[in-house]
Amino acid sequence: MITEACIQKLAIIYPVLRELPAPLIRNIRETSHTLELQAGKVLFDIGDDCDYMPLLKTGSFRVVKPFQTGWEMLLYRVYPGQVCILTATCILSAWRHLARVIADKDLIAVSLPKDSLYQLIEGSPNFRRFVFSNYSISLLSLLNCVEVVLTQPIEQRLAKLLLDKRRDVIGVTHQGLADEMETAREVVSRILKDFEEKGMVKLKRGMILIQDREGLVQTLQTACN
Amino acid sequence: MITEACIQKLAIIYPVLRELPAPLIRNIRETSHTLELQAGKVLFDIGDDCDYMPLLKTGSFRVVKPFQTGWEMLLYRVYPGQVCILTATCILSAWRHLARVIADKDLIAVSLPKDSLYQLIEGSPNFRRFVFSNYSISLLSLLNCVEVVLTQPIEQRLAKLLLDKRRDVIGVTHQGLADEMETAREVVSRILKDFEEKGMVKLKRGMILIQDREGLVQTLQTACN
DNA sequence: TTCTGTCTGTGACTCCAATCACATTTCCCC
DNA sequence: GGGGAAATGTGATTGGAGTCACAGACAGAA
Repeated sequence: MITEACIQKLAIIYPVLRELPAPLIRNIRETSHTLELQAGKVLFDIGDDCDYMPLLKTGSFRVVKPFQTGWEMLLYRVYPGQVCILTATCILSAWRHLARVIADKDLIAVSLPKDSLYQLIEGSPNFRRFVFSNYSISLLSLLNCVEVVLTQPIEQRLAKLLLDKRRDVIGVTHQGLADEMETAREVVSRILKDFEEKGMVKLKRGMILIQDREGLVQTLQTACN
Repeated sequence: MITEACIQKLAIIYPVLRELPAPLIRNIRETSHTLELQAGKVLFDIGDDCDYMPLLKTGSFRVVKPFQTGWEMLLYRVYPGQVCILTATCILSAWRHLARVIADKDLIAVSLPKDSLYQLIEGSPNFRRFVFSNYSISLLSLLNCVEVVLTQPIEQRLAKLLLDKRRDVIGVTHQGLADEMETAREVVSRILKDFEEKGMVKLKRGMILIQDREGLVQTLQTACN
C-alpha cells in the first residue's frame, strides 16, 4: 500500500501511469509498497523468483550477467522512468531471473507485485507499448555492450569509461577503474600513464583530471583496424 | 492472403494460434502472405523497417549482430514455432531493426504484417504470453552466446561446435569452421590436429569423423580457470 | 614524526590466438 | 595420368593483455 502522493510523484517519472484507467491505478496503490535499498544491494540474483517489478523513483540499478569464470558483465543500467526488461520478461513468462540486478546507488523504488504487472500489461495498451519500447532501448544497449567488450581494445574502453563520467575531476583509483572494466590494475595504470604523457589527463592519487576531452574522443575513434 | 489449409498447418506449429478468436484468425488469413527464401538470403538488415513478422513453417533463420570490425556475432536462431524477439521488439516499438536476420536453410514462412501483429498483441493475452516466453528463450540463448565467446578458450568452443552438429560425419572444411567461429583457419587446423592425436576425431579432406564424443565432452568441461 | 596501509609505477614474463609465409596433400577435371 | 585449385600442415613471429614481483609515493593515524 502506498500513498496517493507517492503515486502522483511516480507518475511524473513514469508518464505512462497518467494514462491508466482509475481501477488500475487503484490496484497499483493497493498492492505496491516502497522499497529502499543501499548501493550494492542485490535486488535479484540468477535463479531468483521474480515476484515484483521495481519502478525507480531515485537512484539506479545495473543488470549484470555473472560468468562461470567469476567475473560479471554489465548488460545495461536502469534509471528512473525505465523498467528492467529482464525482470519484466521473467515475470511475464514465469521464469526465474536470468541475471543479477544490483543497486548502483542508494535507491528508492515502488515495488509492483507481479500480479499487478500482469494486470497492467493485460489492461493497458499504453503500458504494453511502454514496456516494448523499453525492450528496444535495453536490447540496443546490451548489444552495444557486447560489441564494445568483444571488439574494442582496452585503451579505447578506458577512454570511453572516462568520458562517460562526464566530469573533469574524477575521484577514482586505478583499481576502481580496473574493477569496472574487469581488468588488472597494472593495465589501467599503464594506459593512464600513456594518456597523461599525451596530455589528455592529469593523474593524482585517487583522482583523475581530464585535460583534453577531445583527445580522448580521438582515441575512441582510432580505427581498431 | 493465405489459404485456410495454410493457417491450419501453421497452427500446428504455433499452437497459440488455435486459441485465437475467429476475427483475429480471419485477419491473419487476409493480411498475411507466404514467404519463401533460400538459405543465405537476408530477411532484415540493421536499420531496415520492420514491416512484417515471419512465422516459420519450415527451415530456420539466424539473427546476427555485425560489428564495426566486420565480423558478426550469432545472437540466436529461430526455428518453427518461435518468433524472433528482436523483430517483434522493433515492430512493437516502431524502431528500425537492430540486427541482421538471415535464412539459415531454405525456409517457408508466413509473413504477418505489422498491423496484424499489433492486433494479435492487443487482442490476445495468450499470444502476448507466447511472445514473452520467446523473449526468455532468446535472451537466455543470447546471454549464453556472449558468455561462450567471452570466456571460453577457442579449443572448447571448437569442441562444442563439433558436438552441436550432432553427427558423426561432418562435411566441412577447416576454413568453414573457422568462419563459423570467426577465427583463422590455421588455428582450427591446429586444434583439430590435436583432437586427432588424442583420438577424438579423424580428419579427411573436407570431412571430420567424430570418434570419441565423450572425449570432446571432457574437453568442454576442463575448467577454463 | 614515524608508522602503516593504500595507491601507483614499472620491468619482466607468460599465454593465447592471430598472422605470415610457405610446403604439402588431395581431389577433380581434362 | 597430369595440372591446377582447393584444402591442409607447420614453423616463426607478433601482439594484446593478464600476471608477478617488487619498488616507491602518499596520506592519515598514533
